[in-house]
Amino acid sequence: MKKLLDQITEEAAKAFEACGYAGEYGRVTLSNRPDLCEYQCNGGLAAAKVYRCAPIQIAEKVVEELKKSSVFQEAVAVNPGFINLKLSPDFVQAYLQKMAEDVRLGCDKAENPKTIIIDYGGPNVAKPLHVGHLRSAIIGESVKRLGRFAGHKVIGDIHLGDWGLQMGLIITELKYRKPDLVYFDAGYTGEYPKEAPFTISELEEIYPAASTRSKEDKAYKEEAMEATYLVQQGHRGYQAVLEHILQVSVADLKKNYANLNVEFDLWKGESDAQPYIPDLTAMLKEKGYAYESEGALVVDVKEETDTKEVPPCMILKSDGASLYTTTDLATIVERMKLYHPDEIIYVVDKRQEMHFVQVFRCARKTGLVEDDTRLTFLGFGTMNGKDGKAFKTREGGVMRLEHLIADINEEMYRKIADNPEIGEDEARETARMVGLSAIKYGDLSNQASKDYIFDMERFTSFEGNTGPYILYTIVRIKSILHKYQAMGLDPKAGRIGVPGNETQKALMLELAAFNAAVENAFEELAPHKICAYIYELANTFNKFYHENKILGEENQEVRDSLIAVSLLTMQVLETCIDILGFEAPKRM
RNA sequence: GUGUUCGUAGCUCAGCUGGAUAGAGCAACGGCCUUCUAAGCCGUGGGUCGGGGGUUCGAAUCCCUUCGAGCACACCA
Repeated sequence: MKKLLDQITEEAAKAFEACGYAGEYGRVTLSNRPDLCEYQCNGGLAAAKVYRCAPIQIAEKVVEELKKSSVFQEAVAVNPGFINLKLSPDFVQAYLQKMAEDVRLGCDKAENPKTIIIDYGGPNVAKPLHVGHLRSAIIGESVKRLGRFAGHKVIGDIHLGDWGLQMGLIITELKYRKPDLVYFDAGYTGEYPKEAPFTISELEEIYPAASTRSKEDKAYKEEAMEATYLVQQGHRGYQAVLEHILQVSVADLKKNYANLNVEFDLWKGESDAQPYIPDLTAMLKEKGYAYESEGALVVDVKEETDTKEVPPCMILKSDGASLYTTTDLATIVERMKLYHPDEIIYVVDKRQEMHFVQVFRCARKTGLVEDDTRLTFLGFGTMNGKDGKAFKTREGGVMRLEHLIADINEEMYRKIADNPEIGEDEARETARMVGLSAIKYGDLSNQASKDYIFDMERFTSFEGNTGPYILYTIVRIKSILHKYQAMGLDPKAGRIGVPGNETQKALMLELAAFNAAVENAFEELAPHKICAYIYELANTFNKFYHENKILGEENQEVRDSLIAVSLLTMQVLETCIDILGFEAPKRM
């Protein structure tokens, strides 16, 4: 369905052309003076220079043409050359009715669906999830859903951190603690047990212990490096331990991500890319891309337009071991081979930008990706505490994600339990939903690339531009629709009528902007634009709600129209929060 | 040091492909519940858009410069 602004712009372009001006000047935008008009066109000002003519004269000529169109109720030329527009109620009604009848609420599906891989989450299998993992999960999930809603084939890949020294550390520590395990028996040739020799709690404790010890104990660290090397070489027993770590950790991660409404299609990790490394390095050497520098194998990725020095991309360390960059390149090789993506989006901490610049350039230069495959870095800022520094617990430690979620849920529960109509179980479930909306909306309403302040008090206070406010608005609508149904009527039966007053028209115009908002948010990979849109929509609805008695409306046709508009508002809001990755309860 | 991002109300943030009087929320103050959920609505106060210069009919937005903050700069991930 054509976007409202495009449709109006088309009308304006026709008018400009009819007056002998280029149609491109007909671009119409939302009014920034709502007291004067609904939409505005500034083309007269821009055209004045080219046609050597006073802007107001152009505007006046064009307005004469616009007045002939049935789209507008009002078109006025204003000094110095603005064109102020108001839409005709009939046009608005027709647009909204068409939108309401469309299962996709006016949003077209992508004509040429692309295959897009989103790399997000990126948890470390050795460590519990902490707040640092929150942003990648929340933003990545939303971008994934946005892409899917736009009609693309989007594959979410968690890209586990399951490789490198951390694995060696765990193996070493385990060997110290339980030396009798068969995994450490070099002579053992039988099958290894299916059950892991540790629980998730033990695992969570083993890694920090090993990490601390390795910093103090040199011999210990060397042992861990040796173990790392051996796993990479395919040591049977160590490989089996690695499997166990993955198995225990992934089960726990799945539970935690499920609590966040975050779902991955692929649970691949850095280890999955390892088999591609030998061929990759061989190719880079053979084709002459890679050369030796200070003992390491590197590929130059400098470009003439660089404003600063971009260091070469390191493929192998001087000791011959692979590293972060190698794994990421090999992952690209694997993804190209298995999925042929048109685009890969990395939702990663923005501090890693330089690394990805190197990886992307190297991949492109050496032909690992096709020319039309896009590699996108979606870097996000840090989640800070109220003091503006990295978010910490009161004691100064790293806050575990589970605890953060539990704290918020508890706070929500206290508020919801105030409502005597809601029982214990429903209150718990509602608290979970509202709490999740608070966390996610709090994050997503900020621009991803910027740092933001996670203020527990503000997020749980439920006022203003928050997730709970959005949910509250949805719940309000649900309540009305529920009562309407209780009257034996079907909310889906009514037709949307012509707006009867300003608040009705304002709500309808806001609804009509839905498809443009979603499209724009996807183009810019910017979930915060969805937040901004639904916040406006919720505000507009609440004004409408206050000014119009919906169920009490005596004229049946008008009442059914108000119900139809409310229903549409609810559908749009629910579609949007689904894209953001949370949902609304029945009541709250 | 080099590069990069950012600096908008007391606080947290929008707005930035140049357009009319720079917007929200929180906090402060004042109204609105016998009537569809007051987690709401209406209103008041609060700004040298870090400073300076430039381009333009017109700049928070583009360019230059300066101050301040964060971040990154090949053998970690």
